[in-house]
Amino acid sequence: MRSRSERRLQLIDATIRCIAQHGLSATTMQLVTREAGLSLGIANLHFQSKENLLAETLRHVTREYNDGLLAILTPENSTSDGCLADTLERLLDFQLSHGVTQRQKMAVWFAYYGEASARPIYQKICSSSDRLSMQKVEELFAAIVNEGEYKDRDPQQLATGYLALIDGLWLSLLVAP
Amino acid sequence: MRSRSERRLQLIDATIRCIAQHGLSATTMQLVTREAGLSLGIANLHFQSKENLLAETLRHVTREYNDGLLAILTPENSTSDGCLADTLERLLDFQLSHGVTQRQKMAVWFAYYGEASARPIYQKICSSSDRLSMQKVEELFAAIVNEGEYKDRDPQQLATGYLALIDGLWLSLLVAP
DNA sequence: CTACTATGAATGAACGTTCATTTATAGATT
DNA sequence: AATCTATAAATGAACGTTCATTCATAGTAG
Repeated sequence: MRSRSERRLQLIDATIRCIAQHGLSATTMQLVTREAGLSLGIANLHFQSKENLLAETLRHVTREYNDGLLAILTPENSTSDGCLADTLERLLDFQLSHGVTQRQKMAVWFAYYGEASARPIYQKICSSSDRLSMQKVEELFAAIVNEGEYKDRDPQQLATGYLALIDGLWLSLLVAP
Repeated sequence: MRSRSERRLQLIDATIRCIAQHGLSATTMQLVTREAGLSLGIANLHFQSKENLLAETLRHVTREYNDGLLAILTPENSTSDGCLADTLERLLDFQLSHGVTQRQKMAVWFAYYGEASARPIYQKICSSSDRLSMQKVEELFAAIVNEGEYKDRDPQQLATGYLALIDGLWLSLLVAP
C-alpha cells in the first residue's frame, strides 16, 4: 500500500505511456491500470473519473514544461546571469532538449491539442499554458529589443513567431520521426 | 436517392463538422449520419466501416489542401507568372486564407495529427502530405536561392523552418481563437 | 477496532456493425 | 404509354462487444 500522491503519479505516468502508444481515443481504464500494474478500481479511487484522470495528466505534463520554462525565464534568473543572449540560448536548448522533445511527450501534447477545440477543460489548460509561455518569452524579447539596437521590432510579434516555430518543429518531430 | 459519390461527399462533410464540434473521440456513427440527415446504416454501405470513413475524411481534407498547394507550386504556374517573389506571396496568402485557416479545418487537421502517432493509417496520410509540401516548398526556395544572392542558404532548412512556422501559427489559431 | 487502500467481478450504458425490410430507379416487355 | 422486373439505395431495430463505473469483499496500517 502506497500513499495517495505516489499512486496518483504512478497512474499519471501510466496514462502518458498509454496515450503515446495507443492514442487518446484508445486509452482505456483497463489499459492504464494494467500498465501501472494495478487493479481496475484504483483509478476511480484516486481520480474519481476517467475524464478527471485525463485532465490531471494534461495538467501534469503542462506543469512540468512550465516549471522548466520558468526556471529559465523568471526575472531573478535571467538578470542574475546577466547576458540576455545566454538566456535565449538556454531557452532554446531547453525547448529542444530530450526531456521535452521525446516522442512520448510530443504524442501526449498533440493528442490533447487535437481534442482541445471540442473539450473546454483541455482548451482551458492548453491556452493558459500557452499564455504563460507567450508572456514570458515576450518579456525576454522586450528586454532584448530594449538592450539591443532593434527598437522597431515588436516583442509580441517576435514571441508569437518564435513560439509558433518551436511548435511547428515539435509537430514535425512527431509526424516525421 | 442520390449517387454514390454524392452520398460519400455528404457523409464526409458531416464527419468534418462532427469532428470540429465534438472532437474525434466523441464522433460516433449516429452523430455523423444524423448530421448528414441520413440513417445509421448508410455510412457502412458507402464506407464499409467507421475507420474507413475517418480515413477517407482525412484523405479528403488533405487532398483539398494539396490541390491548392500544387496549383501554386507546380513549375508551369510558378515560371509562367515569372516572379518567384509573387509565387511565395501567393503561397503565403493561400496558407493564411480563410478556406485553409477556418476553425473547422484546423480542428479536423490537428485532431488527426494528435492520433497519428498511434494509428498507422493516419500517420501515413499525414506524413505523405507533409512530404509533398516539403518537396514543393523546398523547390521554390531552391529557385529563390538560385536566383537571388543567398548562395549560402540551405533550401531544405528554409523549407523546414517556413513550414514549421506556418504549422505553429495554425496551431495558435486553434487554441487561442 | 477504525479508517484507509486495493481488488476485480458485476452492471448498465453506449457504440459499431449487421441485416431483413422498404423504397426508388432504370431498363425491358407488352 | 403503361406495366413489370431487377438492381441498387436506404432504413433502423436488433445484436454483440467494449467500456467506465460501482461495490461487496479483502487486506493493511495506526
